[in-house]
Amino acid sequence: MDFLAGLNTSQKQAVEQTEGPVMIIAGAGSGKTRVITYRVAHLIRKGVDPFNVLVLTFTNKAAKEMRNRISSVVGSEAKNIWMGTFHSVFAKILRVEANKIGYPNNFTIYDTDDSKSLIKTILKEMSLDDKLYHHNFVYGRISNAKNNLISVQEYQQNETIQAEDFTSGRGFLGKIYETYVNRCFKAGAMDFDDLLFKTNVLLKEHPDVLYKYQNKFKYLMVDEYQDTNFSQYLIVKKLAAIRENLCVVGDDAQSIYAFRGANIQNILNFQKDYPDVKVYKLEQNYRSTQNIVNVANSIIANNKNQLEKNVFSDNEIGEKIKITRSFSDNEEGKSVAESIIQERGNNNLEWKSFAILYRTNAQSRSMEEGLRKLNVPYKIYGGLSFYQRKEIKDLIAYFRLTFNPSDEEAFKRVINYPARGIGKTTLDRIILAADQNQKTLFEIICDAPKYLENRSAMAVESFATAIQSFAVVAKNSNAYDTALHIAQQSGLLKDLYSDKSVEGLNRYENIQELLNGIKEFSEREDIEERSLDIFMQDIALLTNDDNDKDPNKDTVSLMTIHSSKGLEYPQVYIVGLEENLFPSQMALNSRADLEEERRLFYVAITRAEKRLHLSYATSRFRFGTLINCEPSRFLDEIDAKYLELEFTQKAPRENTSFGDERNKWQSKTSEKTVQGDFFSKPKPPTTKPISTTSLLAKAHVPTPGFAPSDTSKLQTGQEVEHERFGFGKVINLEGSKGDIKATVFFKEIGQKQLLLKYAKLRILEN
DNA sequence: CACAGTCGACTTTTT
DNA sequence: GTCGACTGTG
Repeated sequence: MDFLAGLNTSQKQAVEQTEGPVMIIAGAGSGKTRVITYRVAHLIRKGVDPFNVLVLTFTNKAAKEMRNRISSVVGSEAKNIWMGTFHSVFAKILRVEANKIGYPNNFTIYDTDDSKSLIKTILKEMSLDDKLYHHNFVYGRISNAKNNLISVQEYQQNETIQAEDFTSGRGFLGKIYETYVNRCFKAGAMDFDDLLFKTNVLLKEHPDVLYKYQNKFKYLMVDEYQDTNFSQYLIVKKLAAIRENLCVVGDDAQSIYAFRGANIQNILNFQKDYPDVKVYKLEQNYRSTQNIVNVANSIIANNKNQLEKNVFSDNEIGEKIKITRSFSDNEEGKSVAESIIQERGNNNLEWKSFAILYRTNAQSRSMEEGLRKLNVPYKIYGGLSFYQRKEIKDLIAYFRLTFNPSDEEAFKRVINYPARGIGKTTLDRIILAADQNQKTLFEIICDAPKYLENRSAMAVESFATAIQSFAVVAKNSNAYDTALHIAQQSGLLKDLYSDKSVEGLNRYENIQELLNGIKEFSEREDIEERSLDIFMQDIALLTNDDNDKDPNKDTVSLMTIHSSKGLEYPQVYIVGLEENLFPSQMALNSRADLEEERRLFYVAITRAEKRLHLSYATSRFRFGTLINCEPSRFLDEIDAKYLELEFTQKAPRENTSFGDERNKWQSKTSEKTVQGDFFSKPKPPTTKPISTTSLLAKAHVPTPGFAPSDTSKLQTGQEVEHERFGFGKVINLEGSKGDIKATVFFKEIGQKQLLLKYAKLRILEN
């Protein structure tokens, strides 16, 4: 097994340098995963025990992929390597050591929803203005503090922070932070940031524990090091302190997580921390064509803050990058779907050779629609995870409460679901009593008559008894039996079963799926403990792809650019390249934010192996209304010589440079109102230009008593009225039942395509 | 206390 | 357009 043979010089050096601090600057597509895989394999072949190796990644997907790759080289020993996301690895350690920092071993992990819900509760209790103290803002502030290891005390004593909060009129943030932390502690809960923060506390306050893990993890590797925050940085630094066998791999050009506290300085400063570090640069891109690499380089050159490197490709020059313009988000979906079908036929590719990448999850919708209409099989990655669905969270909340009755968020979630006559007033009283008596919510309801009036006390006590009985069942049964018992006895299963709507059925099926998953778990033979609380442990850390049934299915992949990191596809479509979308409008305020968006674009481009397609629309639905869009500034940053332009409507094309095209065809204004403006799109020269009157046309005033008709039997030629677009005539209908697209010519604004299932149309009687 | 109806926000990105 | 949170009524 001579895996070293296939490596280039710097790859090989990076693999063989197993001792001491190592930094690998790995350009996109430069064989980074290969290097990490071989480096681990090399360590093991040299006789290092896999139990002494720790490999940290950022996403579950990356961890899974890495483990598979390593298994294929070193075999079953790969199981014994400590490998996972920062959060999952340290959650595992905290489960063992929790008592040392005052937490129960079976602590709950609060997900973002839980944290925000707790913040909302606290804000309400403190009667603070929920506009000024918006829960998202407060959450961000607390998260940021924790990621920078600023404790409550430090937060409250730090003059700069305090000044900042007072100037912005948010002087209570320190108090909120304090209350939030206390409440989490009381609930036996850690949020995502705590998993890292508390690990730091543990390692700091318990030198014996630190020493133990320093000796356990004799070799450490960190993937995507450019995405570490201070909290993660310090954990790694401490664990590696004795031997300094620390290898970090990263690419500053691909740092895209600053928004959640990642500090790009961690990679830029690595050489200062470890003066005798060996640095290896992997600059040859093996993934993409020269055109793709060149475009990526020309984009990233616009960023100021970066490490010097020269990524190049020796592959074929490849085809030019194609830019497509569409007139709406739906048309963009259609044109991408058509293009995929064509490219697949021309190049004899499988569906899974294609990926569609977008900036925001919301964009998946128009893509899906386009693909579905043309029967292109696809799979969406990310988005709402299975475990984040309401019904799943409800049932899991029962499980959580069973094993950890102190869990405040789980308590609030299910105390009156299914409805058992315990309303807001009662809940408020319970929370108040808990606060005044230094008790948990659950302790209050166990002793209900003392704090509540008779009727509520009874309801509440029988709830408490039920939960306690669940705990007894859990002790004596396997995971599946316990779960089923709880689902039935809580009334949740019955409640869902009685809902016969489509969504209700769906929810019921989801619960069944969860129960099936638990059943599989309780029948596994490769683990010792198969009780429900073990199953529950890391559930908050799981994401969608952990639920992936059939990963090798031949489908087109749809995902955000963030989740595409580390993946590669022969053909990649990057869609929605418009100002305010990509770059996001949230990122236009500072150079640092804009540079992060640009790195994000860089990541997206470098996912492509053979062919890259870029696309934008001149209008799209956002916030329920149609808005006009300008092409992204990033498109202007690409040298026109790498580009090939394609616009969906036939138009004169005397100019080839993109900039010219843009000026010519794109209205520079981006008005919020769309009336009449939707069709300020380029028209073939034969059509007369839109008149000024139509551009200035007032919004249509609907006929008094406007009510949408049943459009299921709509025919071509019928006259209709739309609430905003006015009167028009149906000139075409296409698509299958339940998903029909109508082309309507509106008197005032011209031709427009509408999906009947969404559009509200009144059919005019003749 | 439950329910229906109204109003506002929502779209960054992930653990 | 859609979802959740909030409000007022039964």
